[in-house]
Amino acid sequence: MKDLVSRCPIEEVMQVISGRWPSLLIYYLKQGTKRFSDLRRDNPTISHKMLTLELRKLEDAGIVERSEFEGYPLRVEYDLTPAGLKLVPLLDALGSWWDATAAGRSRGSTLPVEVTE
Amino acid sequence: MKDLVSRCPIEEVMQVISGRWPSLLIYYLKQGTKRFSDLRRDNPTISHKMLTLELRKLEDAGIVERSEFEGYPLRVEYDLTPAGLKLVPLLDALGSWWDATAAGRSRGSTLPVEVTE
DNA sequence: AGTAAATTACGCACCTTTTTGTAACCACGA
DNA sequence: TCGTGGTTACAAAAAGGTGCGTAATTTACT
Repeated sequence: MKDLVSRCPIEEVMQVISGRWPSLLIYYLKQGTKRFSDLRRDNPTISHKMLTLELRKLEDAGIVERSEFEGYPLRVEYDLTPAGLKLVPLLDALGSWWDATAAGRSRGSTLPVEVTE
Repeated sequence: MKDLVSRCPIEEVMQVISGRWPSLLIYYLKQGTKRFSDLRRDNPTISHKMLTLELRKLEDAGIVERSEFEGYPLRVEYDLTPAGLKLVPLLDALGSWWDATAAGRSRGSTLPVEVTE
């Protein structure tokens, strides 16, 4: 994903939050400060390479803050920035929208979805 | 992107609206009914393969409605569904968020970013 | 009148590009 | 030697592009 210069802010956000990991990482970081290894434990199927890449991307986007502490085994902490925190409800809104529109979709899911409308 | 069964609605939405095209297609469809070739004109850099794949995905997600008309050269129309329309303001909100947090980011943009720290 | 070509919205096969995974390596100190 | 938080190189997988084929009918040319 080369940094194609897009005229549209929506395109730009999507470049950052698109994909499998960003929303998950934001979700876990919302719970509070996390270390690199915490995030790997939270999400065991991400490779360490992906985790570093995605964290870097979120950091560049101003969503995540990285704090490095000197020491024995290097310690690095990750947090959501204030901007990142503001993003959370927007993602939640998407999730709610998805649930709300679930009726229209064809899913073999076992969960009976009750819709009044 | 195999249909990994995710427990989280946000993950599921992201699977649908992630990537370069969905937000753009939604943007253009918001302007009203569009035909396949209209969408290609709106967005000249998408290939016909991608356009069909993405439209299919949005259709499956209940965001886009496809209407096929019998005839000479086959005619197909695409529209946002009511659910799709409800998605629009959520994407707009993401765009606004991006613009609002623009100050924190490091861009080679010509706009002078003033940082106090 | 007869033939050729264009049109629309794709599907399919092949090939290239991009993304992601894997494994090895780094420094440091317990 | 292990654990920390990485980087790098190489390999595998996934995504995406290109071009051809298709239907049925109109239009264009001769």
